[in-house]
Amino acid sequence: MARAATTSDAFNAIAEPRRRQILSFLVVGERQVGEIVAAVGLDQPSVSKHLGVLREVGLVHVRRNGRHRLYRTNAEAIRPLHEWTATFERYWQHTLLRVKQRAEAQIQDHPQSDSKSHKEKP
Amino acid sequence: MARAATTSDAFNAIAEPRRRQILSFLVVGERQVGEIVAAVGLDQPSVSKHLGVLREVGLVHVRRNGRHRLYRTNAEAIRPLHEWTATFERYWQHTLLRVKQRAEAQIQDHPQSDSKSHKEKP
DNA sequence: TTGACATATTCCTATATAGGAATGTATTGT
DNA sequence: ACAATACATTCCTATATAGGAATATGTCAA
Repeated sequence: MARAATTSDAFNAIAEPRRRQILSFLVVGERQVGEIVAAVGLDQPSVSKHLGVLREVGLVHVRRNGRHRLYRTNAEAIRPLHEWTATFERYWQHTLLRVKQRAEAQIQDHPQSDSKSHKEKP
Repeated sequence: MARAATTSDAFNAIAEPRRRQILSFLVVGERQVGEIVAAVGLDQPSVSKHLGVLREVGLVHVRRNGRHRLYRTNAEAIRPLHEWTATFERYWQHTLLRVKQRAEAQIQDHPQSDSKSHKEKP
């Protein structure tokens, strides 16, 4: 089996750096394709294809205005990613805590082990 | 150009559902490969390959213990993803606010437009 | 040493791109 | 109607899988 399609879900869609760049660019407000092309420095067909992927997974919304299409990021669609990563939050806090505790234990065991500074409210 | 390597960064690595599953499984504590195999229901070589990808991008840490290898999730490596998605947080809040405001405006403009219920402190 | 066990690596193949080039499709101004 | 503008889509190709099968590597036990 090959890799899952980029359009299979938001996780796959945002794996591509240019698409993340586009999402960041489009989150502040509507932009037409030409502006996106100028912003990301890719040619127009490539940008349109990235927009197609983002559209398919619901990460952007489009609106037509004359010959222009106005795209904007659908932040709601990013929320599940945020929530998945959030489930790890308490664990990286644990990691930091462990590091801190280890450092403090170090100080306890070897109060003035290393020469310079390290004054703790003397 | 083809898609970026799954090992190019955490974003690409977590695009694969089984790898996300493994990360969730390994975040609560160390597990040996056999346990992971049992948990995700893939064959051992496939699991080892996924672990290889996760190792390469620093999403897991390994420790050898006899003939076993004990893996655990490195939550710190997930933090950048969390932070990237967090930059969109205020925008989906805006979206919800807009939806709410629109709903309220609706009620203001058409107090008892639709037949049933919808009583607003009468 | 030999064998059993735990895990990693290699080989293979079907599939899915990302971007470049060329072309198709609406929509507007004259 | 016609040309120009703004996008989207199609065709092409090099590249990178994910998983299955087979094999290699490393470690312990007797």
